[in-house]
Amino acid sequence: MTVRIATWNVNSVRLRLDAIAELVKQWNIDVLCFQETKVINDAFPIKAFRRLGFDHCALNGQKSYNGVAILSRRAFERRAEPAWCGKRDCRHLWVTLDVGIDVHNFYVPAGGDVPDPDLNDKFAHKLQFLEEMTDWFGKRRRRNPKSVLVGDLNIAPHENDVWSHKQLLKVVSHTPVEVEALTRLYRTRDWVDAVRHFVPHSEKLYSWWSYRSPRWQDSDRGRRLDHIWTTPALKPHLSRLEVLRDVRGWERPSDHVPIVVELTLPKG
DNA sequence: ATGCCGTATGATATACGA
Repeated sequence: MTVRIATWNVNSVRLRLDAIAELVKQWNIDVLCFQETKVINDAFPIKAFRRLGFDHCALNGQKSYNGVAILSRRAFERRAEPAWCGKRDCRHLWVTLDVGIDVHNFYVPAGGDVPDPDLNDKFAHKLQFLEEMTDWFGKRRRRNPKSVLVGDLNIAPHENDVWSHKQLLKVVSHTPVEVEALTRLYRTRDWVDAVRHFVPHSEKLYSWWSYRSPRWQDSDRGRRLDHIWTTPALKPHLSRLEVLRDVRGWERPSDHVPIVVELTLPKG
């Protein structure tokens, strides 16, 4: 039995419905995890997803900014997410699938422009968010050994996760202080970077290209901000992974592309 | 180091993304 999970920062779910339908059609997705839905729950286009076969949905949206959603063909139980950093800014959803796997969907704060928490509240928020995640997962090490963490973590941790390691060392998303914070989170459950499990660290790999470069394919100045991590118990079940770079070239694209992971699980 | 753009909103400018 296989389960295909996709993560995608859609940058407005309502504008991206056609692209989402195409993604689902091409890749036969079972579980969709979106970030930056930018819509309140009451206005979420649930019917469009029912037509695509997604009968189960969990929503955590607000007006204009942020917002996450999980749409699934499989049944799940929604779990209560904490109020990260004392805010209700719609950056996390957490469900347990009928196959017994916990799925966490995160939208980590982008962090603004200046990589100094004393000068920039947004950067301070980003670091605090990561620290709270680290504490939270650290305290729940033994909760469910079969867990998946996906989302736009807004950090490209490795040298070949950005187009120029040297030129981005002081740019928010690739600064050492952020990378260290993400590394501490990574160690809480000995997470497995499912993307790098399939694509070696020697190979440049991105999931985001700025809207500001019209010739994004030629300059190829991307960053790998979107991630899929699994607990070690799921590592033997990782059967396929795709970073769907082509989607960046679709009509009216998001600046992020979807990442799809397939897990092949034993019967029963 | 910066600017190129795209999205949403009590909008015709502003906040935000990264």
